[in-house]
Parts: sequence; C-alpha cells; structure tokens
Amino acid sequence: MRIVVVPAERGAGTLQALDDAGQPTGPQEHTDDLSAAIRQHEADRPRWIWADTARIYPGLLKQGVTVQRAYDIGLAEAALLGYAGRWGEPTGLAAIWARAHGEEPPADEQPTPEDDQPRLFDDEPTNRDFDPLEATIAAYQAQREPPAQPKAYEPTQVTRRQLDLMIAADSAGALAAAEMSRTGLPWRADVHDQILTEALGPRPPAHGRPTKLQALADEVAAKLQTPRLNPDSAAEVIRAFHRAGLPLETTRAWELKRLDHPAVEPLLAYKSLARLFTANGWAWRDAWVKDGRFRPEYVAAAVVSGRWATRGGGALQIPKAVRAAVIAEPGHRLVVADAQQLEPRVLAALSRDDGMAKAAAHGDLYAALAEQSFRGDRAQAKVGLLSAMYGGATPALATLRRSYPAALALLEKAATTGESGGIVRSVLGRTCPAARPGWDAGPERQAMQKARDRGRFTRNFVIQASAADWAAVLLALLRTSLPDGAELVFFQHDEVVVHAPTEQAQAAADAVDQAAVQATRLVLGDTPVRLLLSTAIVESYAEAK
DNA sequence: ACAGACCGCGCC
DNA sequence: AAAGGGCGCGGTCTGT
Repeated sequence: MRIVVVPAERGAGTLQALDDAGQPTGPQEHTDDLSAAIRQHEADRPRWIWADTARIYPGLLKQGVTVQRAYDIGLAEAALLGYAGRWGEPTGLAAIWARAHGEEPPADEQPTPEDDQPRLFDDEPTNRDFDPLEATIAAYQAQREPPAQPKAYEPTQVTRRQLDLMIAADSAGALAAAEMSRTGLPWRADVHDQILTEALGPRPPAHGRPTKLQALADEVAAKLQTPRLNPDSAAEVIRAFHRAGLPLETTRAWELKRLDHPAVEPLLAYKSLARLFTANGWAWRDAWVKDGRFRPEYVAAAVVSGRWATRGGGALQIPKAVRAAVIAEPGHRLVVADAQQLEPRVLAALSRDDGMAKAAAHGDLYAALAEQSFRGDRAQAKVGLLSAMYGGATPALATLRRSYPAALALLEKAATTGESGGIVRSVLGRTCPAARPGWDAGPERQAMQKARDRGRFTRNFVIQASAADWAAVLLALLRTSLPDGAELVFFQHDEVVVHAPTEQAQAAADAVDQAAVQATRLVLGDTPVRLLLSTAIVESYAEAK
C-alpha cells in the first residue's frame, strides 16, 4: 500500500492512498494532526510517498512517530534526471513544497516555460488553483514512467529494477539519516577530555593556545630563527625555510618530511596537534556534543556519487585519535562493521575480471594480487590498484594492465569517456553530472588539463558510486532488520555502527552480516567476489580494527 | 570588516 | 610509492 502525504501548516496535512498503478483510491484524508494520522496508518506498513524526507520526517520523529518505508520524490527525481543526463535542472518539486506552504517558490526553481524538454512535472499549473496533493501524485506517477535516455551517449544498460532499487535505497537512507541525526553517536565528554589534555595540556582560556601546542610553536620558531613565526601560515613557513636555504613549494606534510632540518619534526607535531585542537577539541565538543551524544546532520545521497554528506561537526572525519571517546552506554555494546577493501572488490565484480575476481574471492585481496602478480609485494599491489582507481600512475600500472585486463579496461574506458565529455554510471544507474557546455574551452594546454581532470573523476566515479550503491542497499536492509533496542548510530561510506543492548549485540552483528550478503546479491548479482564485513562487538569505537 | 578563494588535512 | 577520486572544516590570504 502507498499513501501520499502532503503536509500543511501547523502540523496539519492531507493523505491519499494510491493503488498499485499509482492511481488514487479511496477518499482524501484531511487531518489537523498529521503525526497522529501517520502513526495510525503505520500499523499497515504502507510506503509513505512524500516530496522531501528531510523536511517531513524530523518533525514526525519529534512526535515519536517512526515509519518503516518511504518514497522520497526529491531523491527519486535527482536520480532519474541524472540518469537522463539532465543533472541539476530546475524542476517543479520546490514549487510543490512552497505552494503547499503558501510561499512563493524561489525564482531559480520555478519551471521555465520556454524549456521544451519533457518535464517530470509536465502539467504543473501556475494558477492559484494549484493543488499540492494533485501535483505530488502527478510527480510520483511521472516517475513511474520509463526514464528518458540521454541522446548523446548510453554508457551502460541499467534496468528499471536497478533504478528502483537505487531510489528505494536512497529513500530508506533519508529515513535513516533523519533517525541517526536525532539519535546521535554516544560520546563520553570525560574520556574526550582526557585525550585532549594528554595530547595538548589543559584546556586553554578562550583564544589561547594549549601549552603543548605553544611549546611546539616556540620550538619551530627558534629552530628556524624566526621569532613570532606563525606555524599556521604556509607563506611564513615557506619563507622561513627558504631563509634556511631549503627548497619548499608547499607545507604539505609529505613535502616537509623530505627536508633535513631540525624544525621539521616539531612542525609536523605542531600541525598534527593543531588539527586535533581546532577540528575536534573543546570548542568542537561544546558545539556538537549534548547529553552524551554527538549529533551531526546527516544528508543521504548528498554527494554526486550517492555517498552521504554531513553538515556540521565533521562527522565523516572523526579522527582515530578521539574515537576512544565513543563508548557504549551502560548495558550496551557498539557493533562496528566495516566493509574491507570495498572499492577494489566492487571493481572486480563489475569488470568480471577473472584474475581479480579470483583474488577477491577470499580474505585479503591485495595479498592475493601480490601473490599472483607482484612477487608477494602487497604494498605495491595495494598502492598500484588504489592509484589506478584514482587516476594516478605507478610502476605497478603496467603489471596490473597485463594481469587484470578487464578490470583496467573498465577503469580506462570510464576515464576516456570522461575525458571526451561523456557521462558514466554506477551499477544501479547513478549517473555522473554531464559536462557543461564549453567545459573544456580555453587554450589547448588548459583544455587538456580539464579533460584529464574529468577523466580522473569519471574513472573514480564508476567505482565510488557503485560502492555507495552497495552501502546504501546494505543500510536500507539493515535499518529494518535490527533487533529490538538496537539503533544505527553512525554510517560512514562503508562502515556502520550499531548501538545495541548487550544481549542483542550478537543478533545485531548477525543482521549486519545478512544485510551484506543480501546487498551483494541485489546490487552485484551472481559474483564470485566476496564482500567481507568485519564486525566487532566492542565497548569503545577505538577497539574496533 | 567581511566574503570567498585557497590550502592543508582528517576521514573514506 | 606517489602526491591520483570524493567530501567538510578551520585556518590564512586576497579582494572589495
């Protein structure tokens, strides 16, 4: 069963059931208390169809209402327009929302009548009779039609089933994102404080530097014989090293490491601690940790590759150094599960490269590659393959091309497609943005540079986006299969953390394993490649891996 | 004084 | 071993 939801002001709204064909069935239901109405219907486990989960669901959660299944018209639209090669086109969706709330839609989101391309919102009226429920239903129905194909280029065949799986996973992801933003990641302020104090010294007064940081800054200044040197200023640091007779283009850590100078070691130590202090120090905690939980705002499918983003708190970059502060609450455990070597395994499955699939059929893909082709040199195999997926060049590249021709051909085809302005897709049909007209304009050198840049992007996109497909499906499956009391508290590209009552932790870990098996089958089909998840049941996040 | 570009680094 | 993909954030730098 499907029910369309259109919220109105002050918690009111309208519901309309749809049949399997997407046609309205039964009467419209107007309610002053949308949360209560949804709570009541949720007993039948409908799929809720609405314009924008991120704008509707947090309010429901606040009222204590959770739902199992949703269809997010906005995410579906982004996916379908992208698939049709029409990334970023303005559509009628914002207008539906705005008009439902009595607002004028922003000018840049108003449909452009002179655009003669078929729209997903063909019939959106511009008069005052506008009916947001009708428009929402029309948008949903339009999305059930087969999507248009891009005229210029069709990179891979994707079935409607695959697109629908992507939309379902994105929609479930949006639910999970709202839930996780509300739940938050358990965070022990006292443990965090110990970590900071040990590394930096006691918390300094506002605008002050911690003692250990100041000591390192002084040491760097002394060893470069530059009083009052600001180690945060790249320009000052470079000038100081030049005065010392040492060449330096940038202040990146790897470049500094090549220099033989007594200031290098304290400078690197300063950079590392300064990063901890500014990015995850006391001020960060004041801003983001409340009542024992770190609550960032998660945004599902926000990246063009389908990866999630977060806003605020840098939740996808929690450094290893502070993960010890993530501790399960009393009577609970953290189930930390991460997909090992996800991207190379996805490459092996997508390319159906026999040799690489063989290496990916067991535990350590890089070690197997090393045995097969690199005289046991695992580091060379790993760096070589990662570099090939990112568009770098290593001595290992020639060997990889010879030993794993299908895998390398997939990457190189994606790269050349991008270089010539084409688009590429993930396994479920997530499509990279089209090159803008004139994207490679300019002098030849510059044009070549832009082509190479786009080639590296599309080369990586097919892998990163397909890995994101897999992870999104995994999360969608896991979200509804966790045991009672277990909650998703963190998701980071290829890793999930579940907070569960101790007696349910093993069941939660089993649910993760099952979700991974199912996600592999749904996304990658019949493949010898194993997508391994390591699950650890721990008290502290730092104990995992 | 402020805004936006750029850098560098954390995570994947 | 090379310095390749994606992101968010806090710092400096630059232009107004």
